[in-house]
Amino acid sequence: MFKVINNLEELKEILSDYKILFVDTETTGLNPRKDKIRLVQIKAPGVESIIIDAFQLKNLHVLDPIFENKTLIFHNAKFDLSFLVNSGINAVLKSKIHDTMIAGKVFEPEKSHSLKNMVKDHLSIHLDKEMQISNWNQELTKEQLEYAAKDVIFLEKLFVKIKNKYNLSNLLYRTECSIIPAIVEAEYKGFKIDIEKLLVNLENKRLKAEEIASYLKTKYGISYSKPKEIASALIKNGINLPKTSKGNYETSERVLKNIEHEIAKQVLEIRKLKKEIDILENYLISSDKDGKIHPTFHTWKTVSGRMSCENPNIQAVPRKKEFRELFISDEDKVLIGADYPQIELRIAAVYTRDKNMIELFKKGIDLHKLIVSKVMNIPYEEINEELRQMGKPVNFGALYGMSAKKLMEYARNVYSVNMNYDEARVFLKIYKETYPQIAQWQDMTIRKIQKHKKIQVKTLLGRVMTAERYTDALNYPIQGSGADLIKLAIAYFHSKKNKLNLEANIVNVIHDEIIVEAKKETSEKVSKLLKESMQWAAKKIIPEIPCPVEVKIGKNWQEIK
DNA sequence: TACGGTAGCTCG
DNA sequence: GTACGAGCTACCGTAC
Repeated sequence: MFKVINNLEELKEILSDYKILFVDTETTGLNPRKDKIRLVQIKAPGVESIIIDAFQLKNLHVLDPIFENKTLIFHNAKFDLSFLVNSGINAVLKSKIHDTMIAGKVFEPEKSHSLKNMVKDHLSIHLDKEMQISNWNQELTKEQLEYAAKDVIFLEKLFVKIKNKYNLSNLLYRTECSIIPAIVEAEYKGFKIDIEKLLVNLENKRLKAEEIASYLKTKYGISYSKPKEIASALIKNGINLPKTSKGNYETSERVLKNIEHEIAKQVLEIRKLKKEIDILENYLISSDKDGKIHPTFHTWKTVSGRMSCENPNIQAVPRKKEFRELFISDEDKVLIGADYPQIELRIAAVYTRDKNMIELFKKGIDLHKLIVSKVMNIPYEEINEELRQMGKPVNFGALYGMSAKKLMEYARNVYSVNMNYDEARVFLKIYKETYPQIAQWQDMTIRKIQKHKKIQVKTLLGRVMTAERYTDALNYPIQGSGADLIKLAIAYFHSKKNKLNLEANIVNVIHDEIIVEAKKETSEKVSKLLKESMQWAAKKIIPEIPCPVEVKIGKNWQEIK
């Protein structure tokens, strides 16, 4: 059933004739930066599987040649690729990837996508996974080796089945597979942090927080972190507080915001500072010996198909200078940032085939400015950047089904525009008249969901998801098509830069923005390629309208925002 | 004291 | 009749 081989020459000899390899790994844990590979199982089509005991090799880097110029097939490729790359096997970053788990997610989104369940569904075979959690650190038993061999044997069988059943040249499937090496590379290489500056910013904030804390302590005898003390101090000063369901006085942000008293203001200020200190401390703790942050990106975790990021989440770095300037390029390198302006509106225009919106985009009209000028009744030309920023949520709100009531509250809170309920309704009416096909799409969706309770919606690349709420049914396909778009761009960029042998890698992806780190000498080339990638992707997804891409080069994230 | 849910903040 | 997707933390109530 299998052979254990640890001799490199022998491995090369056996595998050199094959272009396709099925690959699996057994590891001592789940963290590719901490845990180790124990076994690498490789199976070429139609032959006996091979097991390599990684503990018998000094350096796994020697395995690099075996993987060069191959198509690699995995189940959950990101996991195995991360381990392989962290073990020094860099060739896999250039490999063409297939992933049976991704195939499951793309072609059978409603089903379970574990290897065990997919093998059961497609091959009617029960795969025993008990060994998965056995100890892979000690001397291995026969059972463990057999288990390891089985996984890669059934991986091949599963892949053959899937290949016969589905079209694996499907663009969505190909894209999802192709971005995996790019994302593994982003995690592996990391995003450099200016630790010195971080420490200075942190110290400043700590001093400020300390100052406020001792002020509150000496003047009012209260501790900022104790809601009970804050409440009684406020009451002593003649301020009424609402009560929580349990009967305690409420000192939440919502309540304190509306209180005109020093205590409330200082407590809010110190809470904000504490939060910012927390974020900075988090970056510090997360940063590695190399001064870099290595977050975890997920490419398929969200309903809409968007990527997400954790430990830490560098998709939600505050826009303030004191945070963005901390994310820097390595020595002799630069950061290149590129983004799609107003992407979700462009997608909505194409998705709903709204003639007016498409026309406006063709003419280069800024829809955020336009909407603000309509809400506030100010000429389009007089809308400055600050006013324009306020237009974003209104455009998105109206697009995704915001009610007149919400719009009214929104206009009051954010614009200080007093709009009564009827005026808000009129505004939404104007919106619908301006964009009739958007309105039609919204009406059709609400009818469908009322009739069927839940409906399936589809992105422009054919990603399918189920919505039970009207608002989800409007949002998912647009947000999801945006995900399709950026993923296409990532895939194109990664493969092209490998072909051109450009030393550059993605360091962050923020939904409509890609940040790349590149050698100074090649920065012009790389930024051109990045722009080309994103425009190529836009041409595929929304060919009907122009889709500009804004590219900037700088030493830190602040400079390229 | 530990855990789970929620509100509120960050980003898009 | 409903504006959406994430991650992270402080806070609050509950269980032990």
